[in-house]
Amino acid sequence: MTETIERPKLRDVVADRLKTFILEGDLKPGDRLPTEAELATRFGVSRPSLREATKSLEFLGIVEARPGRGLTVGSVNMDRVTEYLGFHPAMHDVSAEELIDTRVLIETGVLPHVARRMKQDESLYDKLNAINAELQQARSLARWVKLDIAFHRELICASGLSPLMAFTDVLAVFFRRFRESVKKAEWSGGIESHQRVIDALKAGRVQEADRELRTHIESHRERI
Amino acid sequence: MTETIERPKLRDVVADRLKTFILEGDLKPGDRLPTEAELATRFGVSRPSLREATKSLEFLGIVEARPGRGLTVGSVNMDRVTEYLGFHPAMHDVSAEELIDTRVLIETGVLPHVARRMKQDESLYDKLNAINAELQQARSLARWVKLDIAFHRELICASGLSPLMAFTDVLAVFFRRFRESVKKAEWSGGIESHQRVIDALKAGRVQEADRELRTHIESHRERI
DNA sequence: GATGATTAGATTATCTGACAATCTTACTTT
DNA sequence: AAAGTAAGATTGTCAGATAATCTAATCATC
Repeated sequence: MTETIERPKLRDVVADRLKTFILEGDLKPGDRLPTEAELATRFGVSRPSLREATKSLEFLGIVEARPGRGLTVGSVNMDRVTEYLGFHPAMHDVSAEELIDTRVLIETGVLPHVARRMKQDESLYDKLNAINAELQQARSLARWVKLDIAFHRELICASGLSPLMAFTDVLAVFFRRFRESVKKAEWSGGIESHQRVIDALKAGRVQEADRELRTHIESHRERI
Repeated sequence: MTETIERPKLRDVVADRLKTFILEGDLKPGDRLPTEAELATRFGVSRPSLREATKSLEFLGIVEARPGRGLTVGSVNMDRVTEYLGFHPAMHDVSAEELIDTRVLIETGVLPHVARRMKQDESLYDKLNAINAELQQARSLARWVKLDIAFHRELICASGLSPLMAFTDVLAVFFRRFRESVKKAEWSGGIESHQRVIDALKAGRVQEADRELRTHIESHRERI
């Protein structure tokens, strides 16, 4: 039995040491770190190896690097992680049913928040309205799909719940194939549906918007 | 106003192209990728630059690399993400309000699905019950946090909407700090709350479960 | 003396090239 | 035919060099 001992990758060791370095120094976002060269000699590795470690951390926003300035402790934003969420084990082989149900859940769940914020900010309605107006003039399927995604994205955005934004983008990738199966005749129905949703929201009739949006999204169910 | 145009980092572009390469090729975990050298020439960058991109992705588990074998597709390693995002002081960037609202939205939105599936599958209730029973015997805060996360995760899982699972895992990382501020005296209240939720679900009283879960999650709001 | 422009230094970004470590595969030998 | 072996392929790591960019000090001008 040849125990294939997983030789610890150099950059993983470096990443871990850098983590403890930040922890033990009690460093806060914005604090400066030693330069790449100094860290490399301190950890006893070459600069490329050190860079592979720092770049991994930078990918998550844990550290930031700017030329001429050096390395600093960064601010984490979850966008980076959620952007690559499509590679989560749970995302493999997602059925169409699940996708539709998930979208209904999120988009209808967002409606009360949107309605509440709309009362204080007129521009939210205007934005959605503008997209829908453009949608009416769409001639190609590609443009229609693009604008339709933009509309629903803006709807989530209007809720102010930023974590959902990134997630929706992931979902959109998987959902695209359904949109592309939409026939031209069905466009107008979708646009009218959009309009009823945002008008109901503006008037504060959340339940009505909920019903309308639900049937709108679920109309995809027939096409599979 | 000095327009600091963020010049897109080369490795970020490469990472993104690699992501779309995997997505468009519909590659599954375990599938082989081209070699580093080939990818480098294909993307028009040097090998070190390409490596900084692949190593960033490898850090998340999205790709795996082994000498002599090459690059293969992986899936997101949540433990790794938790380990490095969980410690970071900059987690406070995502507002607590948004996190709580998002969790309420998703977990309450899931309840009708859970109730429906529970009717056809008793084991869903049993699983949740088992976790809650363990929760009662938790002695350390660390164990309590772990089990509490497991409970809410299982709740989402019971809905059968796997896309939400992926998202919840990420959210859990950011929510951890709230759980860790829970006092021991409050454990029991949480456990009873869990129990009322799943009992209501089993009985098909979705609205009651909704109310209960909503106040349960929103109880975190006071602690900030 | 204060202010603005310029320049020098520091630091990361990227590349070229090389060698070591390790796994896969095909070949050779029994 | 099976097992051991060697060659090839691929990632891991390193050294060194140049470009791009930011910071800070210096200098000229008013």
